[in-house]
Amino acid sequence: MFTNLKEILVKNEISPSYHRLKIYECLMNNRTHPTADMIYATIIAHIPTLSKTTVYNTLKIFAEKGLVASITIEDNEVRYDADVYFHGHFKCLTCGSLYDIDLSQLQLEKKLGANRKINGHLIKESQVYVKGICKKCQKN
Amino acid sequence: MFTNLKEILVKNEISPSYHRLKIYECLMNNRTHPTADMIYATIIAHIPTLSKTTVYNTLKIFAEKGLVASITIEDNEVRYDADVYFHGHFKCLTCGSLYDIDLSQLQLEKKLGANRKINGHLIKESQVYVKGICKKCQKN
DNA sequence: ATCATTGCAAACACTTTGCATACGC
DNA sequence: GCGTATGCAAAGTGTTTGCAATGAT
Repeated sequence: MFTNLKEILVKNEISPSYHRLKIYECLMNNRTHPTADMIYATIIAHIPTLSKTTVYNTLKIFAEKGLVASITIEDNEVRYDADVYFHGHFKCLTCGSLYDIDLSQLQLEKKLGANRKINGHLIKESQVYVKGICKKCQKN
Repeated sequence: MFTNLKEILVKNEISPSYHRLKIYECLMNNRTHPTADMIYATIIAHIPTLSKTTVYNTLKIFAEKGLVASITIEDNEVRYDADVYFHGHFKCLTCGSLYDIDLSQLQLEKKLGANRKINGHLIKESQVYVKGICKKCQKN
């Protein structure tokens, strides 16, 4: 499959600098939902002058433009996903890996309790949240 | 409604010190899903010697014992909920308030897209995650 | 007297910011 | 040459840790 990453950036109103392309490419090739730091570690081998600041800033721009989704599961790290279609995530408490999960497999009305399984992964805890503008703030 | 908070702590294997009782009481009376800092700010008026460290440590103990749920939505704050029954949360991007939402109202199979509403709150983005032990780690 | 709880200050880790430099059109 | 992208170092922030002091039984 060939997609012109440069074009995607341009379509999203992001000027396609070399660094930005590399960061986006890294996210597209590496579907492990990496943190800014992981992306930095991957690319630094190819671009030794790369700064962590650039990675942070670039990911922020990508997320603002809707090019990537930022995923908050732990309070001390943000992970990034090039797949912006709505889906769930499973994080392993042992190895820290982050897997995609298909939400149609979840029956959220029932208590999504501990010790059930999904895709073979053992569930310990779950969380659903929505962000937006609350009733009160819409009026103001 | 009268519940003996002290007994609840003891049942959860937490020795019921004065500070711990106050912190738990604060969470029970104040269903706004406060952060450690908010709890600290509330209680410091009654216990001027209270330390933030104690609040952090106590909440950590509560969460470990399953007495309260810790909620991670933003990467820079953990919020606490005395209601450990599984439910969703809505966070207002404008005022920062955190509301409970009934998950049966969410139709997660469909794209939980922007500009829908739930309980009158306008949805901008959503997230579902599960934590546990992944397939690979179960084998090891 | 002993053991658990508390609290201060310092350490931590991820992220953001200010500002100077370098790059590209 | 001008405007944007980059990068360094420092600041910021919520949280954790080390360790001494305090408190309870």
